[in-house]
This record gives sequence, structure tokens and C-alpha cells, in this order.
Amino acid sequence: MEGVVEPLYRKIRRDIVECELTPGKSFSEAELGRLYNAGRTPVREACRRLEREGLIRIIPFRGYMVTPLSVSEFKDLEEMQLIFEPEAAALATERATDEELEKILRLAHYEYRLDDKQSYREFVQKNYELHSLIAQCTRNRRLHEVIGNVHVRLMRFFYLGIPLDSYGQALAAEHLAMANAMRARNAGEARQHAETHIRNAMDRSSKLLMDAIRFGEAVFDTASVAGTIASPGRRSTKNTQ
Amino acid sequence: MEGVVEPLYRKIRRDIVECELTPGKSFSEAELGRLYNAGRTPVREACRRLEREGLIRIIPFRGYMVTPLSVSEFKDLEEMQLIFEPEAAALATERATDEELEKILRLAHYEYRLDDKQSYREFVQKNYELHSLIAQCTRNRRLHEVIGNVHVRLMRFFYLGIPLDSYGQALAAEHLAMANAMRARNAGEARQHAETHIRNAMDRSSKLLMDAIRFGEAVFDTASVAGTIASPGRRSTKNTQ
DNA sequence: TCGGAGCGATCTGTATACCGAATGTCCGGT
DNA sequence: ACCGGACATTCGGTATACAGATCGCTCCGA
Repeated sequence: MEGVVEPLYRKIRRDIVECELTPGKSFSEAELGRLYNAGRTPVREACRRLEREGLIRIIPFRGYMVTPLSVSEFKDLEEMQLIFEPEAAALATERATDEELEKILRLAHYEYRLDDKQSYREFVQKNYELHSLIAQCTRNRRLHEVIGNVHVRLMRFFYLGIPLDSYGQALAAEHLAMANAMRARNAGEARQHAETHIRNAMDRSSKLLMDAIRFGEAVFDTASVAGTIASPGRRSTKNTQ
Repeated sequence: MEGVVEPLYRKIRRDIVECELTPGKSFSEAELGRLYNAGRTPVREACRRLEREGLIRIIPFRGYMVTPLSVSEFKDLEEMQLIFEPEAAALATERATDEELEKILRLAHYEYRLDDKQSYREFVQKNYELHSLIAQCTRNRRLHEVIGNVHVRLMRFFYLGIPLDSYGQALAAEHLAMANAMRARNAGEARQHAETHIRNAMDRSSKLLMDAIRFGEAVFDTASVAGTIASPGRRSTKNTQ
């Protein structure tokens, strides 16, 4: 029975990351306990962890709330990526085993088709695995954790389809360039490719974010209350509630 | 009554950081509750947070344990500093207010006298404030948190007097150079100074670490089980227990 | 009719008790 | 001397109780 809180935590986290639990939605401990059928204590604990990871916000005597997506969070996270990942790529280039580099290369081949929603979700997942594996190859466990957390938080945005849409080939090309540099054990070049990869991602996403905001489509900033319309045809009863 | 867990958490964290609770020491929830007179629930919660920060380790059915100091953790943390702080200094240079830059400069003036233990502890504290303030000036809250956490974990080593000893002036000089560059709004130079500062710190500490290990003085590594040899004449009954 | 004070509902925060599970220890048998 | 099982300890999880805080509703007065 070792793991009741751990699976629960993972389930909730997955649902948040995949925007199954809409950002900005608020709920009580009991409610969440019913939803995942678990007692109040494990729910509390899971929520505490999620709060520390920035996925849930605790409103002092009113309950919990899925952290609303905000432009500022997105910017912060991307800025962190820009700082962390190029160095991580360089370190990984020097420290990874040949097998790991092969696996990285394999993951870098992933693309997705625009017409297929499922393919996109898979890509987001593989993209995470790629970045996480690179971080792991730094052989710096703490760094790996931090980079992983940053990416997890970014994935919520990805799952909304905001920053990646319609850039499948470009992304894969950048991934490949980086993976190849790593495989050639060229740390400097790997760093460079990683940096331009992140910079490009930032450019693309800022464009898409602008559009999204212009269309009033999703993301919100500032003082909480992020009603989330998300995709058309999605029920959004009691979203801000 | 909002804050019972928060102060408790802070107290425990402070005691761990200041090595008041010796690294490697193990204890039960009840024990800790008695020590800080608090209930089991707040203790649990505080320990969970400390675990996520890497200051406490949970041994599945045997209790808790102050994370033993390990060379690998030290190396990891310094490597992270080397990645984060130069960029943070550069960002802060561009984003800080004039007042903040003044305060940074003021903090950078801190030195310590070798003969005075209290002065050293103060220095460690001020050093933390300096680095934390710089991180805060990046205006990237998440980045600030991460850098703060890294530094907090490093402080345990500092409080053991390991990596700083007898480098007071050198440290202050490096701090000053960086702070001055920041005040001149020269981001590139600030980054450069920060980088050499961290690199120097790494060199110095690796020397001192070697010595410390040679003298069997403190730090432990590898697979958990840090029997605490520490100082000669120290009983080590039930150390791994 | 409108506005403000007060009351109650609800939920978190915290403490405590209890059961089950797992592990290390100790003791006794082979 | 070695091995195996019972016991104590301690954590993991749940239920429960209670205090405090917040919100919303009602009621009363202007």
C-alpha cells in the first residue's frame, strides 16, 4: 500500500497538465477526493506537492484552484528554459552514454501531423521525454528535476495548442540538429542549437500568444479568475466558480 | 491561526541549514513534534516540504533523516549556480531599480573576520541575501525560487565552514566587482564577474573539500548510510539506525 | 426599496485516535 | 552458529472533532 498518494498525485498532475482540469477551476478537498475517490489526507498531500510545483494555487480558507495560465508565467518559464537547456545540452553532450545519445536522436525524429489531434498530444509527450532525457544526461539530479518541472509547467500551454501549432517540421528539424551535434560530441554546437531552438520557440509562441489573446481564446493573466474557453464545443460550466 | 505549519517549517529549515540538526541524523515524527512542540500533522507537512527541497530524506518505513551532506550534492549545486547566477546577474542588471542596485552594492560590501565565528555566520546570511536579491531582480519569480533553493542547500555546507573559510576578502572583492558592473548597467560584465565569482568559489571549495575529506572532518557521500564519524571522540551508536 | 449588520453554512487548518502494513530486532529452536 | 518467526516500532492512511475564517443570505432599520 506504499503508494496511494503517489499515484493520486500523478493522476491529478496529468489531468492538470493535459488541461483536463481546466486552469482557473476551483475545488474543495472533499470534491477532489470524491472525483478521484481518495480520502482527504492523501488529497491534501498531493495538492501540497502540486502547489509547490506551481500547478495548483491554495486560496487560504476557500479551497484550491488550478493555477490559471498566465502570460507572465509562460514568459518566466521560457526564460528559464533559455537559461537552463543550452547548458544542459552542452553538459549532456559530454556526459551521456552512446546509448543515451542514440535514444535522444530517436526521440528527436518525432514529428506530428496537423490534422491529427492525437498525434499532437503524442508529440507533446515525446517532446517532454526528449528534454527530460537530455537533462538527465547532465548527471546532475537536481538540475534534472528543475528542468523537468519547468517543462511540465510549460506543457499545460502546449496542450492548449498555443505555442506549437503548425510548427511540427521546424521543431523536429531543430531537435534533429541539436541531437546530431550531441551525437558528434560537439558540446558547443549542441549548446548553440539548443539556444536557437528555445529562441525560436519563444518567437513562435509569442506570436501565437498574441493571436490567442486577440481572439480572446484562452490565456489570462493577472488577478486569478481565468475563465477557460479552450476548444470550441467544450463545456465550461462553473469554470471560474 | 493560518500559520502554524509555516513557522514550524521555517524553524526546522533554519536548524537544518545551520547544521543545528546534524546532517545524517534520523528521527521520527513524534520525536520532532516533541522537539518543536507541535502536532504530528504540521510536522508531517513541514517534513514533506523539506523533503521536496532536498533537506530531508524520507526512509519509507523507518522515519526521516536530515539529508546527509554529500560531495555529489555539493558539486551538483555548484554546477547549477554556475549555470543560473551569471544569467541572473545579467538579467538583474537590466531589470533592477536603482534602489535595488544600491542595496546590492551595500550587501556586497560585507566581509567577515576570521577570528569571529559570529561574524562568519552573519556573512553567510548576508551572502544569501545578496544572491537572493539579485535573483529577485530578474523579475522572474520562478527563477528566483529556484536560485534561492539552490543557495539554501549550499548554505548547509557553508555553515560547516567548509568552502568559504579564510577567503573573506577575496569573496567581498568579487562581490564588489559584480555589484559595480551591475550598477553601471553593464550586463555583460556583470555576467562575466558572476561567472568568475562562481568559478573561483568552486575552485576554493574543491580544495577545501579535499582537505576536509582527508581529515575525515565531516562530509559524506554515496549510498545514504552516513554514519556520522564527524569529529573524533564522537559516539556513533545507532547512527544508521 | 435599499443598504448594512449579523448570523449561519461551509470549508480549511489542525489535532488526535485508530488500524493496517512494513521493517528491524530479538529470541528461541534446530 | 545459523535460521526463522514473533514482537515492537514507526510510518501510511483514514476518520473524526473542533476552531477559525470567509461568504452569502437574511433580516431589520432608515
